[in-house]
Amino acid sequence: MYSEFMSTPERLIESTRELLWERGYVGTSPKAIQEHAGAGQGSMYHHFKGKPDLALAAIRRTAEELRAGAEGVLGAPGSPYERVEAYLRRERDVLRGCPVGRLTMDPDVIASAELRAPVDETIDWLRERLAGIVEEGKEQGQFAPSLDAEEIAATILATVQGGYVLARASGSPAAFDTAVRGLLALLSPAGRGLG
Amino acid sequence: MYSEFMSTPERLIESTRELLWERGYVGTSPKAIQEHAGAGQGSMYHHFKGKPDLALAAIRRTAEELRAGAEGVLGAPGSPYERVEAYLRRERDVLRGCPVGRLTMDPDVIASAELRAPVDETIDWLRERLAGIVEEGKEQGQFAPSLDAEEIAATILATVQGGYVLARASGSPAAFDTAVRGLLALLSPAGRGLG
DNA sequence: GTCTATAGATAGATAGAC
DNA sequence: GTCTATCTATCTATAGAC
Repeated sequence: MYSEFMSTPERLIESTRELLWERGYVGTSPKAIQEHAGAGQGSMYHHFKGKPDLALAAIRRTAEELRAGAEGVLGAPGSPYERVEAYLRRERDVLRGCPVGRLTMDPDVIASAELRAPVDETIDWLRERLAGIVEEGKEQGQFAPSLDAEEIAATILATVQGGYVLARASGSPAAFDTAVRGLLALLSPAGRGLG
Repeated sequence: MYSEFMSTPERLIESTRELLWERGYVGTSPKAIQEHAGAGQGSMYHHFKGKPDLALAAIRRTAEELRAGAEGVLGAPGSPYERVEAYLRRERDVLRGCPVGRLTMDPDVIASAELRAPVDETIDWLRERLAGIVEEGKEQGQFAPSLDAEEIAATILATVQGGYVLARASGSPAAFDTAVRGLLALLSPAGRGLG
């Protein structure tokens, strides 16, 4: 499943990441992780204290990766609107959902301060990053001055997270794109007669 | 836990509804349902074929209830914008998440055509209901004619579903309200210089 | 309709040999 | 570091007595 040069702890973390994404924390068993990683029972408990410990390592890495990917789009050259648009239209594995956002529906993740922390921090970082861009857009006259940057940032993020829900409900990525187009129309300078 | 006049099947369904909301399908065991309902093992399997059968009954009822509640707000008197606003600002148990939407993150629900159907239908109904209202608003000049009603409806629904994600990530309902306020500002006739 | 008994499988982890 | 053995509890369900 993984390169033979990948260490056992690495394979365990990567396997956990994939299973958490697909089945969530509650739906992911140590046994499933071991089989997916091609590692034995004893091997997993040698490198990690248990399921929560391994999940924490996996969640932290997934959070970091998501953040880096988002920064790659949000930090690229372009006007504020263009960068928000690039983020919204970014290619996504829509039907798999958000690997970080989906964890908020996991009761055991939410119940654990340690497991929830990286989720909270990632969402929060994204919100602030987006708010800064919207603020920039307001200063440049690309977004209406009456808009609250923090609010719009939350709306953008919520549309993405909710878009995954609509897509998974219908079994098609189209619903995600539809929601994104609606938001872009509302945000569009052209839509406000300024384009 | 429930009225002594509630039948055993009723108590089982209600218990399943609550546990599905709180822990999802994967995280809800027959045993937990039985204990919550105050019913025995044999009793549950007498009235229902098994966990999927009981879950289907519970999901169907939750879906119906959500739809009725939404219609109560969306079908009330008022302008299209007012009705959308009432829906968005509606009192919600934000930190518990959407009892229907959260099921889309449940791998076993999505994997089952039967269990997914009521989820899909509910989300779809809501989208069309909202689209009709937005269309009405366009005709009345309350929403810009350039907007696509289906898209805006999807954006509204996605903001709500994503709002739950933001709220649960941060552990506070405030994030939900922030996202909603952002969307209302974008939708607002006043924000477009028409108010 | 409800209860107890039973059952194979999995969950999550520990112990100790190698 | 990895492997096998072992363990307690839970999962999901069936069988059959009452």
